[in-house]
Amino acid sequence: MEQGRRPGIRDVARAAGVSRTTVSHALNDKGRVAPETRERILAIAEELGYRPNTNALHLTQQRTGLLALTSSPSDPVPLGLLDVDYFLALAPAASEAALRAGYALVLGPTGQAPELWAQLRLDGALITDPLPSDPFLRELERQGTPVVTLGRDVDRAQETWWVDSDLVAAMTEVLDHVEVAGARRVGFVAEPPRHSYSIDELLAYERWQEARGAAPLVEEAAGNHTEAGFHAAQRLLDAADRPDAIVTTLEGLALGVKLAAETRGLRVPEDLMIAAVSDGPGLAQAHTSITAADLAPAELGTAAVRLLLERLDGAAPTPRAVVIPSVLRVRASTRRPR
Amino acid sequence: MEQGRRPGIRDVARAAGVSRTTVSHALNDKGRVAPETRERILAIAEELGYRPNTNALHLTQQRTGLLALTSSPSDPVPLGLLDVDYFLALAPAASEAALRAGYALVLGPTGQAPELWAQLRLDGALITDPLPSDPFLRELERQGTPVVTLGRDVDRAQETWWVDSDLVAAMTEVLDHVEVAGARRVGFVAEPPRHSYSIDELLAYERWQEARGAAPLVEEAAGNHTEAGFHAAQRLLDAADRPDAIVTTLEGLALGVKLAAETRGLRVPEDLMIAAVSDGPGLAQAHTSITAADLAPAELGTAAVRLLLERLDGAAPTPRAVVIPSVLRVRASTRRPR
DNA sequence: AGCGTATGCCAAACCGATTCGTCAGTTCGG
DNA sequence: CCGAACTGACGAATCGGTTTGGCATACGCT
Repeated sequence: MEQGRRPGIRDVARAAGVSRTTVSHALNDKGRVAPETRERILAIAEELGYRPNTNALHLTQQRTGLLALTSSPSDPVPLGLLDVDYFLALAPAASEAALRAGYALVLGPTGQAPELWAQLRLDGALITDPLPSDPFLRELERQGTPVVTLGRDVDRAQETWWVDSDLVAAMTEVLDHVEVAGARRVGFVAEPPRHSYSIDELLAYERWQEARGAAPLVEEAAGNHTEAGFHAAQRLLDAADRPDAIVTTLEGLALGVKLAAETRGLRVPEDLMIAAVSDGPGLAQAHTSITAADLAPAELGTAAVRLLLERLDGAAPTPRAVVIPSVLRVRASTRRPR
Repeated sequence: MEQGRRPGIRDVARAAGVSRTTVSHALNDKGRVAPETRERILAIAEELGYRPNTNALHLTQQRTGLLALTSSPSDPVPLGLLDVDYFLALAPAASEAALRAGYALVLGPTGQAPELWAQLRLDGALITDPLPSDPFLRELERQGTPVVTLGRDVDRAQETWWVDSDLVAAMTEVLDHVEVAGARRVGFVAEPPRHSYSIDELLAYERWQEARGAAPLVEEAAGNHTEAGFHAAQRLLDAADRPDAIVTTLEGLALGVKLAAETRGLRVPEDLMIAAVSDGPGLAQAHTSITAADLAPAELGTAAVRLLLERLDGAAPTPRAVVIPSVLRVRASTRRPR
């Protein structure tokens, strides 16, 4: 079957009895080609399994066909803050969207070797969780590499292209849900507010408490490891006036909170309700499944690639923001029997 | 400063007063060029900041310059079994090694869209944790894409190119260490033996116990979530004849074991020693730091890329295996005060 | 009929590198 | 002193596409 070499445009031209030029025009809807000729060429190309050589394509188009996906090397905790499952949903979706558009999504190297970035002439970059006024973003843009961020550079939200969840809305929805479910006193296991998402969530929580005349009840968990959530939750639960519900951000933290409740002999949800903002498979599968806002990471990844491609096309010449809605997944951890 | 266009080989040729051919020969040490001419050309190229255009390069060399890094889509639990921090150390190192050799490491899309793989004409692929007789590997090789696996396809270890840790040795070293440290009865929180690493580790544990005339004491934890490790450890600790040491595999599982010990009111290491085979930052930073075998994931990633490049060069025409040594990191969890 | 214009297709140039074959000049051996 | 062999450099072809400019032919209009 295999003809050794894969068919090129000249093979299609030969089979159709026309010139390479005409084949190119037909395939790209560019020049003037008679409709029936076009049809014939398309049919033959399809039959031969013709796929344009990407190198040759990129050579003429002065592109590389490469998009990078990476966290900011300016971040001292590279990629570490990301929820695993969140990233593992986002990255393949982004990769798939890029491939469909003829681009390849490359994994960014670590920040230690910035000169390698230059060697790879990227057409564009996707940066997750930028820091405020992130210098890396500025440098990329200065070099002419268009950037789209996942999460905002909070200092420059008006001047940059970004995709994000509405985390204030998501957090508020979680809090409202917990309140309706019967919670009286809601604690928050928070991350250090370094990225836009943690800033938004903390803000939403503080506002929500303030609206109820309640003081914020926050314990900070450094890192996303379950252990950090475990200990932060323990501190909340050991306090004199312990909460009857704890909300938190990442999947790992929520699992830590749940283990802390078990350790203290608290029943979930009877004695303590638990809810998270970022859903993940671990929450649905947990022994007692945990309510969470599903941020739709796959959609975020796809949307980010799409926005980046629009920048490359020139279809989005000025800063633009895309907000992906989240969906509350109500599970056992907040379903209190009456 | 920026001249608009970056310098091409003709710019170098013009500046040096020679032909493009000579420049090419000088830069690649190919044809016959007088030493002083070569020096002059190299100097000028350096000064101009010349970097060959990768598209043009790949076009002539009939390559794409793309290597994929992905887990096997045949695996029903894609990438999920990987330890996060393990992957986050491995991937950037692999990416860096690829970039240094002029290749880009692309993120594989999910298994749902296999036709996209074909569109991307890979020069080679890195597959983590293949399943036994993995059909995806076979398919890739059939299509002419050289593959190197991280971890072995246990059924075809003789016929494939792979990079792996010596997990039998690592596990045995951990067990020996725990015994010397004073453990009398060692339990094992294991993963389902689906991949080569979990198979090796289980085998090593069983052998070690057998050599001591002891029955294996194994609890299986599904998935790498801390929660699974927590519950598996609880089962071990609730048994009539509870172990005074627990070894396990991944970082997440070890943290779960530790939380289980805390919950049961057991002191680490006095009442229970804990050790893992795959080290990670969470173990070093844990409240009570945990002993573990550091598998050097960055070295694994680098070695895998190197082996793949050797296959591409033709320098490794027949199946070859590379074993990366591990290092035991002794920490508080096994340092029992006398 | 004559002229201008639109249509359908193609030849050639181009993108930026490598590589093959050639050529002029030098060195060496007989 | 002459031819062979070697040296250093170059022109042109090549990779696989796109794009520009041009050339026939057909058509419409006066």
